[in-house]
Amino acid sequence: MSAIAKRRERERAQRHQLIITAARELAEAEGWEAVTTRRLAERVEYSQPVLYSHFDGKEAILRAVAVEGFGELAARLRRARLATPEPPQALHAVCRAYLEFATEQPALYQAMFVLPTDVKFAHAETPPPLRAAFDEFVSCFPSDSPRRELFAEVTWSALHGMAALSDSGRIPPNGQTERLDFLVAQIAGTSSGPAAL
Amino acid sequence: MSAIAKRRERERAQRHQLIITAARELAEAEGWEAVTTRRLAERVEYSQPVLYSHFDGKEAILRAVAVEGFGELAARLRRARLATPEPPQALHAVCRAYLEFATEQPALYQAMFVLPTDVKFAHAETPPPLRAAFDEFVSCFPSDSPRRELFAEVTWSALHGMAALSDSGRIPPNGQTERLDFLVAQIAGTSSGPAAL
DNA sequence: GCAGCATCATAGCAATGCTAGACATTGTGT
DNA sequence: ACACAATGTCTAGCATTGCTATGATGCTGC
Repeated sequence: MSAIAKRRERERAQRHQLIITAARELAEAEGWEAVTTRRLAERVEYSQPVLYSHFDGKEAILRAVAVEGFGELAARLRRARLATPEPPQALHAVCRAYLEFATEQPALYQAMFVLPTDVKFAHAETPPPLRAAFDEFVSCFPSDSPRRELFAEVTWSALHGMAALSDSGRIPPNGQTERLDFLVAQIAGTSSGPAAL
Repeated sequence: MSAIAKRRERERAQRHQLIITAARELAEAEGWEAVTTRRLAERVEYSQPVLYSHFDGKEAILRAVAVEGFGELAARLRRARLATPEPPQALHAVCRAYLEFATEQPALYQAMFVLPTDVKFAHAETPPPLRAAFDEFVSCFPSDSPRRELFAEVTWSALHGMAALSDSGRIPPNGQTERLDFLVAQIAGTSSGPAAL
């Protein structure tokens, strides 16, 4: 490949990322309903068709934003878990990190977990960052338990419920920490469950 | 008011309900993105402007569908709770009823809890059926506990997470009953929580 | 039976996602 | 160095969306 072709590819990749970032920022600033192809094109200082040379449509842009978010979420959960090696506190830290992520970047969180998507979860073509994020929850439970995945699913579901209902104004956003504390206490602390965590 | 005026009001109320039902059925059959004002108008065999003489816009129709759903959900949860008087089983029954409601009528559930809405939750102008549904969860916990509302919030959040993630294909729909069993076991069965439920 | 009014539909607006074609600008071969 | 090809970009437009102003229709009340 010639040098100029490489340069063009670089520029193209840059623009690709620029579009994703612009969509994300615009959504975070004014909500996803404000992210139209025209406004997005104006923001990246190109015309609309350029968007379609990079993505298969608005849906695909959304997917790209979501996948980027999966990577960041996985990294964040991992950091939280490794920073607190004691298992019970680790679970608590990971859950808190999850909720912080959701509240600090609500639009990104919506793209990942609320808006309709074609991204495959728990599937062969699942984006690795997504699987990695989920595995952080799994890692909070004893490795000898055959029901680790179940525990992780329920924990994740509960957190998602809290995040989603809070963000959409369906439960008061204030009580989040109390709810979090209660949740992990219940998940971590009973003999019928992941005992002696 | 004259008799004919009464008749017209009756017809008007009928049409009002007809629109709500049509929107709900159409959404249940093809998803909310297929519910356009034109298709809805065609389905009720009126022209579009008629919709706007009944509702302030598409959003308002959605709200009406959601409120109708709140009533049905509250009734369903109530039946489930009263059918099983023992407290621990009652919680389990109510939670199962909630998940069944969500899976049997996914579009209705979305209108109530996923789609953006202006409906006020935990507020003065909260629709009574919604408050009633939430109270069914509260009633599953001992009346002397000052943290009943917290327990109910977390339980509801967890259930919503399971329902939402399952419906959008983000967790496999199969394990729902196992997740449900685990969840209520954890919520109901620890000394740090609603002990001896 | 006729004036007046409420009711409804036709037609149209701005904005949306998306695409076809013209237009440059850039790179290539002689 | 110059004409030609190819790549990339924009202008203009289509169909569809939510919503509304205007005009036709039919019923009500005198």
